[in-house]
Amino acid sequence: MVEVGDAYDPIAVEAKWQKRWDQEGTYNVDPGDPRPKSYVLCMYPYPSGPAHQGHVRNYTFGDLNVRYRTMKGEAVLSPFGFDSFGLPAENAAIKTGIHPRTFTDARIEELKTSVKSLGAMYDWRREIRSHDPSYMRWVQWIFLRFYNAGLAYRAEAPVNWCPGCKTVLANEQVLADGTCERSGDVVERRTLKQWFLRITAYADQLLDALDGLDWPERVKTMQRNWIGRSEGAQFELVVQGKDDVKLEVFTTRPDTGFGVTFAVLAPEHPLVDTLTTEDHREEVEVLRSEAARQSDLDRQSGHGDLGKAGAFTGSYVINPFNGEPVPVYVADYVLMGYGTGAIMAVPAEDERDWAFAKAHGLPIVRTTEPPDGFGDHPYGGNGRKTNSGFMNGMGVAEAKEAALDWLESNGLGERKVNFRLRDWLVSRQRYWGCPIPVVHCPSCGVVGVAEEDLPVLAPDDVEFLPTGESPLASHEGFKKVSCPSCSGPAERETDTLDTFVDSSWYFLRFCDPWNDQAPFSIEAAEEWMPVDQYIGGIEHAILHLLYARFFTRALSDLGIAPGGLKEPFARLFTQGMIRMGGTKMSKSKGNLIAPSKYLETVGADALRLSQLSLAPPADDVDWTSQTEEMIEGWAKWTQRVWRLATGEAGSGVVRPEGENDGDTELRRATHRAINKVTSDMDRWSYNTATAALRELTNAAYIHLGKGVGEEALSEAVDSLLLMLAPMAPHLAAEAWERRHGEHIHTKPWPIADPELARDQKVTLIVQVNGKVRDRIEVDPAIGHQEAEALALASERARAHMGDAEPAKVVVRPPRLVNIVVPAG
RNA sequence: GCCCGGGUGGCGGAAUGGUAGACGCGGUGGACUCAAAAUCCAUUGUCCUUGCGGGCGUGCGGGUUCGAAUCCCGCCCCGGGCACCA
Repeated sequence: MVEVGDAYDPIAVEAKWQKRWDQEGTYNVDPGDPRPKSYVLCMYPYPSGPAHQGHVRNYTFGDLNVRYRTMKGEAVLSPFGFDSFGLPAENAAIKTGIHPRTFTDARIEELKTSVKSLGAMYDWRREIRSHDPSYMRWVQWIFLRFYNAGLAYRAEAPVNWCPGCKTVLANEQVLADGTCERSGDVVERRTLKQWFLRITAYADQLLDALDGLDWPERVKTMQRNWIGRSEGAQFELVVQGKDDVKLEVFTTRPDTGFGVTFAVLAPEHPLVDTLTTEDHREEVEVLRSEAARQSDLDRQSGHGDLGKAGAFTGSYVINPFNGEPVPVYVADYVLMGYGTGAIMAVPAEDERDWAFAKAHGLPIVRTTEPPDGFGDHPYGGNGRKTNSGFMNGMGVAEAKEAALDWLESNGLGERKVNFRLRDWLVSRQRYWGCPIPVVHCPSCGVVGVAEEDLPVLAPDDVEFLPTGESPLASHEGFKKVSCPSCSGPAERETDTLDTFVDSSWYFLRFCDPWNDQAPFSIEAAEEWMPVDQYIGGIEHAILHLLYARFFTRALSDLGIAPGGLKEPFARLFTQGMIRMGGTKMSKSKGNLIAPSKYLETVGADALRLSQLSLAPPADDVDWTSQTEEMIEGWAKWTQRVWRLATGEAGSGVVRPEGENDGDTELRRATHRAINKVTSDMDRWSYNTATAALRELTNAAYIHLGKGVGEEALSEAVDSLLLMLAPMAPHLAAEAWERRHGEHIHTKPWPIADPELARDQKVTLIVQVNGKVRDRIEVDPAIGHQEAEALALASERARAHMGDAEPAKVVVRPPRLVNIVVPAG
């Protein structure tokens, strides 16, 4: 009978196995492993202290994949590291005076401890910390290679300055409403000399290669929109009376050329001064200073207003299509940063131009015939060309081609592809980041630090003050240096790199983290890359995932990574967020439910099972009081499994000679569960996989109550434990050890016997006019005629047929017969 | 405005053309117990009916089909992304 006191003790058992896995290096992998290789990776975290529920969810999915693949016979690379540069550590330093390194190392230890107590297994020998000099050295080395290859450059540019973070931001870090994604402050525009990485050189490749990636469609769409490719024509407009001045414009609608009734310059356009005549100078100046004063946010808030701000320059350009002069305006709805910063305006076929034309009383000429009764609106759709000279009568697509050919053959312009994507601004005026390894020499200009002098490390003796300048800029010892080229006095660059640079190649370093000759060897990268399964949050859909793709391509092209390696992540899974009360659960929202609360009571396995069962992995989860009750439920279930596994579940075991019907039923339940769980694991349907394990447990208990043979019961329990091993690894390991004295995690994943999984009988549904009227137990091999005869003989079905003869009988053996009788 | 998701019991969710609501949380009833906890069993969409049984039911309105949560058309609502990108 049940021994009181032998209840499953998750706390003791989990500690025991975590220690053992660690010591035995169960999940360490080395070069030359003969097993098929795979690489499973969770996005390395910023260390902000103990793990939160989002981490738990992430690492539960990751660990499940690692352990499942291991049981399937693969050598799985499963590394862990820390994205350990970043603003919070430096802000803490400004507030408390604690050095960012001290602060960060403490946070890393906290996170590492809680990750370990989750029972997630990693090859800790490969751990990476971005702020470790051995990692920084290669970040800087790669930066210099990029610089030498022209992929990193310095330029003066209007940049996004966040007054809260006291640094510039990449375009990707500015939200649609013009605020900083990190601090929420309204971003200002400043003009500074900054470092950029030439991601636009890869715009085409980054876009095209998306098609071949096994990624969520949603993420691919977001990247496509972000890259924003558009095809069209670029051509020159001659300024009337000033033959030497030409205005370049870009359009995706060259077919509308005859409908151009004005042209517009961005306020920052270099030709504004030249084109503005004296009598219009004042209004143009007013508009320009307004635009300059406004933040992006203000400028965008005018979007949609009918009154579009704009001023006439007094100049005219010639429309090359029809030779007519059209007025040139300056308006803030045209952006300097896209295309040429100037447009040909076609009000009839463009909403924005329409609004501007209406506001300023400019003519509107349709070049595409809208559908009948379309009304007084701009029409951007397809239709017959009209008022368009050589294009008249054509459709839009045909006319576009004709217009492009015409522009090119007359030497007026050319086909051109434009991207919305801009180069990646990587300079940050901060201390706690990787220093940009260059020196500014008054005679040699920008000179890269010599390879043997890497890494450039920031000094520790700096003052952390909220000045808006990197503490490095005021550290004379760091700043003053002799030029690596001419040995003359020079100044070190004091900006540091965006932390997204660190995270753009860490997955490559994981393949070969001990290498001190190169960031990683080609062989190691060839052995493990690409990552077979990458797992992380949707919030990185654009930033990190796009930068990492760019880095992989660039490193491959520079011969640093394998030539054939173009994409870092073959398969991506983006998990849902954990929300509470409608908002994302996070430290800044102050609504954290610390996982430690559960790890210290019900244990990691119950918490992991809850995360798996709560919702489909890709869905957002609302944390409610019910969630807590579900965790309790899983804790009870682990006890239920434990009793089953240790033979304490009941006294109903009988040992009859041979196999009886109950045994057959339980065996069928077992093999069906194996099929179900295996396919659910493969399609990331973990919530239904846990349900199938519950069902199998219930079946075992029911048969135990009725009396069941030892063999059938053992098969059920052993299969259950094997399938549980990737989900609740500690419970599975302990129970398996008790039963077999072996290590469960080196056992193979169970395979179902199709014969045993097969149904002995199935329920034949008898419908009359599509409504279920009877259920009959039949042999799965039942034939068409037999099924039909059985259904037509059904009393219950006949009762609903009246006197009518069946008009039709749909027979789908062995599951369904539908008898159709005429209405009435 | 445009582009993606999604809408199913009290709740989380299951079912991708064939028994709607698997599995769980919560509820109700029972067994065990001096009692409680734990455990085990049963029950739980809704309405009508003592019961047998029947009607209704997957956001709303149509359609296709022998048969629709599932496919098609039109709406409504919720979530996310993009948004003056020429």
